[in-house]
Amino acid sequence: MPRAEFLRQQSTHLVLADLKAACANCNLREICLPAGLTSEELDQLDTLVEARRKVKRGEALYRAGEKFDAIYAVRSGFFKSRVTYEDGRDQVTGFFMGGEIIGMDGISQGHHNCDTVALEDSVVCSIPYDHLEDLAREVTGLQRHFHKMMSREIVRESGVMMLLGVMRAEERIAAFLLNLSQRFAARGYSPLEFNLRMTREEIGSYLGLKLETVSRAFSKFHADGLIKIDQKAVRIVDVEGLKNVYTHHVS
Amino acid sequence: MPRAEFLRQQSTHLVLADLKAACANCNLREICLPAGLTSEELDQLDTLVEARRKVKRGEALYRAGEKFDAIYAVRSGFFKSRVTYEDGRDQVTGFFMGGEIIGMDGISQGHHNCDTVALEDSVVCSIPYDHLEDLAREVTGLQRHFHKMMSREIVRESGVMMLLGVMRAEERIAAFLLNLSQRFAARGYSPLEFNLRMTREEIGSYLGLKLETVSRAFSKFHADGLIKIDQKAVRIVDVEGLKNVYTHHVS
DNA sequence: ATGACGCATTGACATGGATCAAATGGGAAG
DNA sequence: CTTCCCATTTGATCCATGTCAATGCGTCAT
Repeated sequence: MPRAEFLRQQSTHLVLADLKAACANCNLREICLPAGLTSEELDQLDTLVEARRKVKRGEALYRAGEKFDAIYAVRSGFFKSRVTYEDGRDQVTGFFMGGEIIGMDGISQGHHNCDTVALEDSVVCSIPYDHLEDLAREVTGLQRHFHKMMSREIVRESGVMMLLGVMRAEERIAAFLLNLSQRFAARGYSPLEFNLRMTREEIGSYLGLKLETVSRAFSKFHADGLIKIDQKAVRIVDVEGLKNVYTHHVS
Repeated sequence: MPRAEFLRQQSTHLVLADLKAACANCNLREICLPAGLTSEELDQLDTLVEARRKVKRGEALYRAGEKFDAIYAVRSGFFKSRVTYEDGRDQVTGFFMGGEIIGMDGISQGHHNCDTVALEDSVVCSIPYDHLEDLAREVTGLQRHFHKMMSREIVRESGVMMLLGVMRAEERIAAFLLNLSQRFAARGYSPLEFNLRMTREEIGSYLGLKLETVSRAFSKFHADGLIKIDQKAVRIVDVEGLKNVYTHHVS
């Protein structure tokens, strides 16, 4: 069980008494919106981030159709985004963890076009979009980094298209696990041992698979000695073996 | 056969003697980067668009790994973007026509991470990215619209994820045809009659299907009286019927 | 503790789309 | 015009994953 991770999350919860954000002191500043800013620029950014907002497990940060007026930086916790189709079918389009920016899909039409829901009790920093635009015109570093964040989301999604379009079930799941692993590592958590925050069904929806297929793949990886998995607790045993699942593709 | 469309394309080719772009006179200004700018702002934008560049059919506008320094607006012609994976598998991630912006994926890492190839002889306007950033800081309308273009690309891709993740083969293809139809309509071409610029294999790659499956779906739609299709020439006969293919989904 | 409910696992079977194969047709190059 | 090659169509078969079903496990409320 990832003890260090657990403790770290607790600590971010504890400082919540102060609801005013302070990017300069945030332990996520290296991967979040402030990345690469000078300390003066950081102070200006702090004027921008209006407030933190708690979102309880299962609650929506926003829903499709709601007016867009802010983007959000995940301060702690875990989210999923989900697009629902006219006929009721839906798909998870992304999972988001600390330091990641949510809501940029709303810029194009002025309203959100997906639901974003907390998978555990979470906290986000609200960044009013019109203020962000104003400040980006003054703070070059902020402008540049914001553009990178949007571009990164474009690249992320084209990676998912790759998953969905060309990979087979086990490849998708191996890639998914290694992607989570990397993102945990970038945040100082163990890349080899972590808890899944989402259900098999949500993983399946994200990867275009049924929950049974996800479950079977986990069981197979376990049997093959690539991972250990018990409910939501994952331990990656053989990173290279997991990579080989999708890089040494035979057709 | 779409005669008006053909003539229009010819005319954009003919004015090419003047390689200097002029957004203010461009017939795509309503859907391209200049959309919503005042005429003064438009003049400033013209200082930005450095040159047009011809790309012959089959040539790459840029390739994955190349240094990113400009985004491109499609002036005429048709492009596909393609991501190639380590093991050689690849996927078409998008098709682009007049007025659409290409290359924003490069912002995040400073290099392109897909190939973009012309599917017919094409012309693009080059927009050096550092100049764009500078100008976006001065021209609010440009900043706002550029952000919208990036956001639109994010939304577009999450739509494709939906296609790939939840729709079955025939649904994907119906949605694909209607998407093309809309985009032609927005450019003043006939929404009901157009030529496909890409092969069955490219369509399949984009939709996560094999070319035989694409061909069979076209044949079926033809037999069902939804479309007429002869090689690349498509005529949509029953728009509603085509919509019903994916909205009236039965589990 | 007990029950109930949501999540996960596993098995048996069904099927949509992939794969393999062959024939046809159209467009580009000479 | 002819030739060749590539794109497309269509048929036959296979298989990865979906579907349906039964069971087990963990957690929460009573």
